[in-house]
Amino acid sequence: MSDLRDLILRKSVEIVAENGIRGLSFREVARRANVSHQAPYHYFKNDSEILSAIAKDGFDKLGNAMKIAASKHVNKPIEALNSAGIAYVIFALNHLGHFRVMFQRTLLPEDISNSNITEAQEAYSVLRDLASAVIDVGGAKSLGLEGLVLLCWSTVHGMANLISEGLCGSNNDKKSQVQIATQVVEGLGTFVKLTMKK
Amino acid sequence: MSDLRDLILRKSVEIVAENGIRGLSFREVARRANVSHQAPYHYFKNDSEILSAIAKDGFDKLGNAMKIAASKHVNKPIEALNSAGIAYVIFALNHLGHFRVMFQRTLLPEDISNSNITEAQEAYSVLRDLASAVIDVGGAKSLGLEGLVLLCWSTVHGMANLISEGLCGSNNDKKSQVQIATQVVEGLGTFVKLTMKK
DNA sequence: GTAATTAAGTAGACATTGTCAAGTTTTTTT
DNA sequence: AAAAAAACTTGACAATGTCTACTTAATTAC
Repeated sequence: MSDLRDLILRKSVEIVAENGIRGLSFREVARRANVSHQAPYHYFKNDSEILSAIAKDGFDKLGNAMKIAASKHVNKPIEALNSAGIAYVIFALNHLGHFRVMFQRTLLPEDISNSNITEAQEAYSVLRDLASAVIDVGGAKSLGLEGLVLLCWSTVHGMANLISEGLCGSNNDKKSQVQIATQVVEGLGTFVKLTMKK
Repeated sequence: MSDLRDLILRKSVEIVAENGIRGLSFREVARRANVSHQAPYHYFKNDSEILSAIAKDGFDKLGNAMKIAASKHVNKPIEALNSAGIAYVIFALNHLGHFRVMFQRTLLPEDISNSNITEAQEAYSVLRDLASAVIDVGGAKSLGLEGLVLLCWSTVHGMANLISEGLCGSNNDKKSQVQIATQVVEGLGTFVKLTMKK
């Protein structure tokens, strides 16, 4: 809607990507947006409302990215799931500011951490539906749907964290980061395929 | 060493576990430790030195926990790796304050984020050695050592994050959290075993 | 088309924070 | 017992989050 509201969100995300969550300050955001230190209050009640707006936006972007990635593999549930997983990691690398905010309970107001944020549930649904399709073709039955969802989510979420924070492997070079993530995701997909061989 | 230094670290961890990283304030720590607002400066140059001390301590605890867990399964590489993975998740649940600090590049000074912190490398070695043993008995060869390490690390790290932040499944009840984590880890172990069947 | 109302923003103030400089008390060393 | 160092306290300052009050621009009503 509003221009300034958007600008404030963008600048906030920028700061978080640069300096982490602790580096975010209301006044610095205002400064970068070239407005008075009080202007943001017209759009956000306090700083945690900025953070939850960022989270919402992030889940929206993430859900869409996964959906688009998966849609390129119709009738190939495992490939679709793989592709969504890789999109998850790429999302974190390209939107570090969002990603750092989205999964921290204490940053967000009750209603969002209780998953009452529709964008988060939407993104979760994308993942669950993809996993469900894999189960349907006979993959990873022993884990059950809940188990498979958690396994896949954890794997890509963990990689997204570790890689985006530069804690594993080749720092800096985004191309090689995506490459190793792809390798791992496809490796996991291969494992799932093994469970289908009779 | 010092009593107060330890107390400050404990109180800091306590605050982070309660209110997240953004809730941590130097002065609140001093208040909880019943000392003046400047006392902490005698042991820590600034707040990010507190954070890196917490991280060091955390990696130390984590490495030990994994080592102990794995040591209960001699000559069973997959079981040992599983056990270490479950210990990883349990560590996060029991030491949320540490865990929230350990993996955020921007919180820590250069030298620690560049992995020059020996405790972190030590913990990493534990994991890598366990994965290496699995490769040695013929598991997950297609992934390679680097791939298997990243897969295992990511999975348990992701689960630790998601579960400890209450973002998936059964909140609150620690017993059921550990149970689902165990199920997923063992499921992954089963997949690895499949790669060994000829 | 002008008056009234609301939206969008600024300015100033206050308690709280991180951190610097300087003082005091306690402990250790000699 | 004197000197030195360690362990802490007090006070100050700029920066932050947020409250209240003001101004200006845009909408709406008549």
